[in-house]
Amino acid sequence: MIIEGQMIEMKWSVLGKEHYESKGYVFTAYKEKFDVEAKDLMVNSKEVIRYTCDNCGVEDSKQARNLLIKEKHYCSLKCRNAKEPIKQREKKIASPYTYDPATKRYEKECQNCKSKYQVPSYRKDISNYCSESCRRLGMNKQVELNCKHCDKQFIRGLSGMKRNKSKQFFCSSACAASYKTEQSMETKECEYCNELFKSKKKYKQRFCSTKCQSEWQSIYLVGEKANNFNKSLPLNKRNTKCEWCGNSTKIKSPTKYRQITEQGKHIFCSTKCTKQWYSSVWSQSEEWREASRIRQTKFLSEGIFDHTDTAPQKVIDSILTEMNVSYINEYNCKYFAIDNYLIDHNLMIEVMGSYWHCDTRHYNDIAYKRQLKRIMNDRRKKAYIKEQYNINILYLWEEEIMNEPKLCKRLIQKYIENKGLLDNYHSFNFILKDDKVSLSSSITLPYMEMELEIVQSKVTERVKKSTSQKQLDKWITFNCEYCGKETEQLKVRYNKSKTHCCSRACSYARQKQM
DNA sequence: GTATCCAGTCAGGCCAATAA
DNA sequence: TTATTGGCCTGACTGGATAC
Repeated sequence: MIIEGQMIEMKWSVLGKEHYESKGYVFTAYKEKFDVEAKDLMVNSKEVIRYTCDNCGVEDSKQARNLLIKEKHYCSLKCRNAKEPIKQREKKIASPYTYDPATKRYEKECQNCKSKYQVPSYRKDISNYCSESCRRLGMNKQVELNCKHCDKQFIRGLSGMKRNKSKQFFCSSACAASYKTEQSMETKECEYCNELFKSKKKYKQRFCSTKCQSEWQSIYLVGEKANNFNKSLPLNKRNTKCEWCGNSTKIKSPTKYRQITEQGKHIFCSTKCTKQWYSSVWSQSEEWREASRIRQTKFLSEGIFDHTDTAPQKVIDSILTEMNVSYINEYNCKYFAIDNYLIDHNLMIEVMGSYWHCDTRHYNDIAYKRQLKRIMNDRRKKAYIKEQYNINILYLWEEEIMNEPKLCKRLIQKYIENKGLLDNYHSFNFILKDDKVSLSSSITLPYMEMELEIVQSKVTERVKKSTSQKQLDKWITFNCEYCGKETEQLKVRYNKSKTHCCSRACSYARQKQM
């Protein structure tokens, strides 16, 4: 008897899904584990389950496939026979034989060596071999057969041959599988191109290829006949007109219909009409311009645009051209590039975009990684140029360039006239009065000229986190034992020291206190 | 008791189908 | 490509039944 309550852990698979669902198990997902009661396993399962002998009661285990097909289970043949005496077995039908009156014996043909031999009457029905050696040979691998699939001759053990229910023999498992596959296939005629093709008998395949199927479908399964035609939107509601050319067109789905009627979306008969309407009507509207501005800002912040040929840069280029000053764009200084190098005067101008260089007037903190990167680069560039070329760069900011190009022009003039010497080098610190530039009363300091500590304090936590290379798991946070300030320290160093303070001063003070 | 036969048992191994 | 499961074939082996 199979021991009740045994739960076997199985995984959902295609092969067993139907079986287990029929037993009441709820399918979750393929490969997901679930518990199956031993008695519910598939009859061919190789899972090992426990049982008790129906004769002696001894507990043992066997593969499910050897237990599930029987009602009674025994630990040995002895136990089985004790409980169920073996019935008289059917006599095996022997091969044809003839009676020899001279010897009063029957003549038979040995199933192994094919030689003739004689047996007494009581053995005429059951004897198959002329000798024990022939019986052994005949019983074991001595039967020549032809493979059902490849027709190759092969040897098969007789016991195995006799137990073969299908009576189809194969030289190998591969041949058996190939034969099975071939038998499951049939030749069909494609309903579209009439070509013959092979398909499994159980499949309802009607076409030789997906190409034929789609072509057939494009002819016979369109409109209301289409497989995915949604009847909730009748044909009369689908018929409409193109908003650009006025030609009749059809709405393909209820979703599209809702977009047009409820969300005010536009409908066109072709891509050509869509493009014409877009360029002539939509792109000229104020609504589009507003959306476009938002989009451009977004692209700039995401770094999608190349910003070397920007509008402010073009303005400065045109001013320099107008002033008849020869210059080089993107002048190469080995490690850095300068926006405008004034050839005849050996001076340099940088065009500063509000976003990229983080104009302090617009950005109270440094909220983007690329802004911080640019600020640090500006600092290095300024120092490098001063050291290597002894030039003070003139920084013209986007706001002045776009709103006060005249101020920029006068500032450039002053920069050239003074041979690169100014009281300040940032355009936002100058005002234009009576067509003359003068230093503003209030001086603004750009991030690139602030103390590093101040710059760091302006960086948002998000940017700090993304730029930090610190391996957080190697650090520990603690409160200073003297002043109580929250401090971070490498775990290695923390574990080495007896006292934990935020600074040397605190550490010294604490030691003194003790 | 011996010789012979054979049904039944058990487990190894290959393959197909399928999901991930 | 790999892992898993079920389906199927197979050989080796066991031990009861039977005739002599």
